[in-house]
Amino acid sequence: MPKTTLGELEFLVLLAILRLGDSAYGVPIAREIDRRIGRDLSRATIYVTLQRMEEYGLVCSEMSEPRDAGGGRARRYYRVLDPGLELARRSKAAYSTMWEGLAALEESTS
Amino acid sequence: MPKTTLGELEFLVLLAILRLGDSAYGVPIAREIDRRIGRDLSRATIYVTLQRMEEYGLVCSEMSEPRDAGGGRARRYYRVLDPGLELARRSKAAYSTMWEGLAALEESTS
DNA sequence: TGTTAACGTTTACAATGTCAACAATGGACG
DNA sequence: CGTCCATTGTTGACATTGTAAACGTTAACA
Repeated sequence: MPKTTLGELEFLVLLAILRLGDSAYGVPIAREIDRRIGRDLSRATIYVTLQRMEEYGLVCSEMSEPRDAGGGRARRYYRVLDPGLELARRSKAAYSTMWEGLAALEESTS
Repeated sequence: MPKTTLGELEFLVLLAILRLGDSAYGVPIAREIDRRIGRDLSRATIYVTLQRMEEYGLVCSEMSEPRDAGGGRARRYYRVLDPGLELARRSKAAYSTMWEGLAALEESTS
């Protein structure tokens, strides 16, 4: 049975990959999520989520050539596949539809 | 440690309660989610989620007087509390921020 | 050669999502 | 009355997703 919904974190990670385009690998994905919405997740969290999404066919990955300026391990770059994109669209539509017109969410008290 | 994020379903249920206002109990909550976004969840799913959210202090509930037109068991009505509202606002802001400006999500291929 | 920096992977567990099956309550109706 | 039906809530159990500590890999550079 194929996936029909995205978990909360899955959605965020997918969006981060889309934002990053060509430079989407673990570290920048985590950084993007932290920068944008202040959610500081461990690398492991990101990687495990990426691995699962790859199993589901939502994204695919490719190792970079081991040689990167400054040394360090090879990077695993991710791209969003069509099923992933479709699910992301549906999630966005679902949330938008559910909060559409809800005045209670407009302002913040904090 | 208080909750800082909402799960995907928790968020949807919270939004449904806000939409329903005074008439927010299990059955209409499930119906609202199904009507709006085509997600058909069992009553049990909704109730368990509501119970957990009540434990976290995100919502509160009150049983209706047992007498309702047409018989049946008493209803448990829900309201969203301040912490729940605050979290809902944050979730909305987080998703919006993450998908803001992403052209890939504008149109659907299906 | 061993330290350090930048990555990825494994393992394990906590939190959330999900439903089948069951229980409660009262109306209809013979 | 007792049985069936409609409406709602609850329990118990399990699948999926969220999360990080600890560990492995690679290469520059002291």
